[in-house]
Amino acid sequence: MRRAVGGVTSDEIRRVALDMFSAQGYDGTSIRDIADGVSIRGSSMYNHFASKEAILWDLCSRALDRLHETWQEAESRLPPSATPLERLTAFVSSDVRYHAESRQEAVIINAQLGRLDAAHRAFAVKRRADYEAILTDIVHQCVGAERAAEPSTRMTVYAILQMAAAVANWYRPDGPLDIDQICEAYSAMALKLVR
Amino acid sequence: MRRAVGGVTSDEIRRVALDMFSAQGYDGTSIRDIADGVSIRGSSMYNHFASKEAILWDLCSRALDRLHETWQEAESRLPPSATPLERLTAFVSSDVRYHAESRQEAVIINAQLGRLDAAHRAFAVKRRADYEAILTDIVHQCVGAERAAEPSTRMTVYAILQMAAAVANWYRPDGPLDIDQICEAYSAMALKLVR
DNA sequence: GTCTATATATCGATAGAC
DNA sequence: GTCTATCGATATATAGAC
Repeated sequence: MRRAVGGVTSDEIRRVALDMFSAQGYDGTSIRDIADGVSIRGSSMYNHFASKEAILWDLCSRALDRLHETWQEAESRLPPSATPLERLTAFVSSDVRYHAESRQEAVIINAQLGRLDAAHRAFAVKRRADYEAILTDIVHQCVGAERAAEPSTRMTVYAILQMAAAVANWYRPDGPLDIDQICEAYSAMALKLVR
Repeated sequence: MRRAVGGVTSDEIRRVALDMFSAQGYDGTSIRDIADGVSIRGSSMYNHFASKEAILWDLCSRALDRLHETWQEAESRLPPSATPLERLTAFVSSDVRYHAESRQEAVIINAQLGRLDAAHRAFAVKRRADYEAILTDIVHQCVGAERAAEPSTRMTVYAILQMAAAVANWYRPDGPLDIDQICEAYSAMALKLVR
């Protein structure tokens, strides 16, 4: 980790906090743990972030931004003529790619949103609901208006999101499966689920 | 909550610890929090459990037992002539039922195993792997020897387990969906995934 | 921006009276 | 089995010197 002359950078702190929050959880990580990781004292952390919760919010906020951006970029590469099934494939590929490439971020937004303060948590939950709504819309287009109203369709949306989110829990960059292969497998599974 | 004459029971403590660990996490719950929940002082907790970790281990151990038992009972109701697809349906129904009916237990074994000490954690991870192996075997029978070796088959097993485990995160007993309906929907999805 | 020192609170756990 | 009292460690956060 490079260090700017004159002191630790906020990005270095983000990097270490990401490692520790994703591995040990927010409650299992202390300000001093993070400070040790960037070789400063705990009190010096407050020159970079106002509180421990502010660090978590910084990470969660950026992670949710990146999750949305990942889909927006994938969507922008789709032709306007893309069918609902093609859109579903693109969405699931994008979602799985995010959860594999940014697995530590993903672990945090999967499991640590509950440690945010009330206002931040409400914001994050809303932002995640917006993301869920994108897939819900796509799935509704895939199954048609009649089946869209069925309870099982909502469960299908949950199932797709959750099986893809869990990729962050088992994927390892040095593992036997590469990301393209995983995206393809999960997209194929999602297609089966909407038929 | 009833109280035996002479003092709090270990079952009352288990009940409160289950509520709190599942809602706030292990690190987010103190011994005193649990003690408050059963109206005794923190120090009196040590007449019931040797340590905070012992409470978590008690809950995890029992939860994993119940998860296995739920499947064993379901399996015992299957006729010997049951086909692989019937076995898959029964397994997913059993798994989803456990995650809905015992959602607090399930939340803990989904998210808090990492807070166990090393020996207990190893035991729990092994026990969960054994459970996963049961489904792996069933899925292999469903797809045949050739496809059983493909990486996508392993991902299918992960996907089924994870979409079902996540039921514990959203199911509410007073919600609009009843458990039988959910079991049926998830079984149907699992069948689609192995085709 | 980092440091030492400290405030204040809480943590898991123990000792010993009743 | 529960209590009061307490230990020793650690938590987040602040004050002020450099």
